[in-house]
Amino acid sequence: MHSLTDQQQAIRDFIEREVTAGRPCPSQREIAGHFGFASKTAAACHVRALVKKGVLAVDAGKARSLQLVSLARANRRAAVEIPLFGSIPAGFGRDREEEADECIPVTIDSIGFKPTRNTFALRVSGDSMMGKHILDGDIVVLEHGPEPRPGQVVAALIDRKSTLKTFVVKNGKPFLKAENPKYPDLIPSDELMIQGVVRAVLRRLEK
Amino acid sequence: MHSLTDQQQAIRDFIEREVTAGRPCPSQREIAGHFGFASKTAAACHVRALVKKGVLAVDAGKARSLQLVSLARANRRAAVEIPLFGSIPAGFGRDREEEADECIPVTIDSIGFKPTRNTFALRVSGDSMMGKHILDGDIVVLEHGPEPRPGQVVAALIDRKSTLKTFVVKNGKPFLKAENPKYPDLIPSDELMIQGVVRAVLRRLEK
DNA sequence: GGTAATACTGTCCATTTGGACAGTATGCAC
DNA sequence: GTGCATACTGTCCAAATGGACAGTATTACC
Repeated sequence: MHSLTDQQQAIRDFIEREVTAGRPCPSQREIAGHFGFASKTAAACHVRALVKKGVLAVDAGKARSLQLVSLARANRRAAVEIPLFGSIPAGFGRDREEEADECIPVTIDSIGFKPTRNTFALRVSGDSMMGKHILDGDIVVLEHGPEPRPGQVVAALIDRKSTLKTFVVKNGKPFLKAENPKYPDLIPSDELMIQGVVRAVLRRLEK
Repeated sequence: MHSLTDQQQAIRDFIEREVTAGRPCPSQREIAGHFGFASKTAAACHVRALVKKGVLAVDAGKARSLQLVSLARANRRAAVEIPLFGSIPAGFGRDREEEADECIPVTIDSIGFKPTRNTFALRVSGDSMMGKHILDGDIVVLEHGPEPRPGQVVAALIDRKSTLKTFVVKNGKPFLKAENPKYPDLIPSDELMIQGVVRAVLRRLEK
């Protein structure tokens, strides 16, 4: 693979900036204008070189049809928005997303699985799960629906507030083990509504 | 906000499919062609309605300049690929990305800051940082360059292997505090190459 | 010295494209 | 009935656009 010249790299970067910013793909004349070329042929020539080197694709004859090859790959790993709740609401209707405080975009690769409609995120407050190395301020990504397996961390609804608990089985019976001293240590799991199973943890550290 | 008609929704979806697939934004005539309209004015009319309803933006006069408003928001949160190393190499040259084991796409929101060229990820092995609630298998996102502040977790190069340590200041002198019993507790920080400061933690839990 | 790639200027042209306008038909609210 | 949004067909046009071609200069490589 040939490497790009500085000028070619600059033009590639310009196209990437425009496209990733959500603006329409620049035309040859717009590229020339941005770089101060008097002739648009200069831009066309560079575009041709970028196509030849495989970093750019063009639909011949189509206006604004430049497609960055590396970006096309990134698109396949597109971010999916999942709703982030401060606390989980009781119902799980279709209006779920609108009830969310906000949405966080995650990529499939970063959480290790493809989010579904039953995927949501929860902002952790308090040190209730420090024993499981989940800290105050962390964001946990959960999946609603699947039966938890022993040892997994789940979100349960207590007093209209969701709390993280560890799912355990004792004497063949399922319990929720509270890691928070404010709640009893073991709660029969069928007395509580389990909202979801924790599938990923996201921690942002201070700058 | 007016809701979209079925036809308008279909046209919006078509534009979204094309754009997210990495293909150039469809022209009015291409939209008409896809839906079997004999006249491209039909497409233009729908586009105008979508703009009026606020779901679509157009740069007047520019070819293929349709921009989905919801997508523009997602684009600002676009995924950025950051290199993920099993172990950090000694140098930080331009070939950094090629030396990486793989890349993980992350979104700005999910790690809380915009990744730069000095951002990289590291797969944690061992329980050396369990005291800091960073576990075996976690992925830490680091930034190379900035001076660490006391209490922050840094990656340091020891025996050509990078290890996570806590940056502390004792008696006015900077030290790296090892949370791993295999290494001495305090190491003068200037004896080691600090590769980066941990800025985010990513944990994928088993299914 | 010759060849090729890069890096432009400048011009001409066919095609693509968006915009405007005229017209038809349907359904819905008032 | 009137007005309005929707949902089209069909036509004309000016501007935007990509493509091809002619030409110049520089640099690197053989």
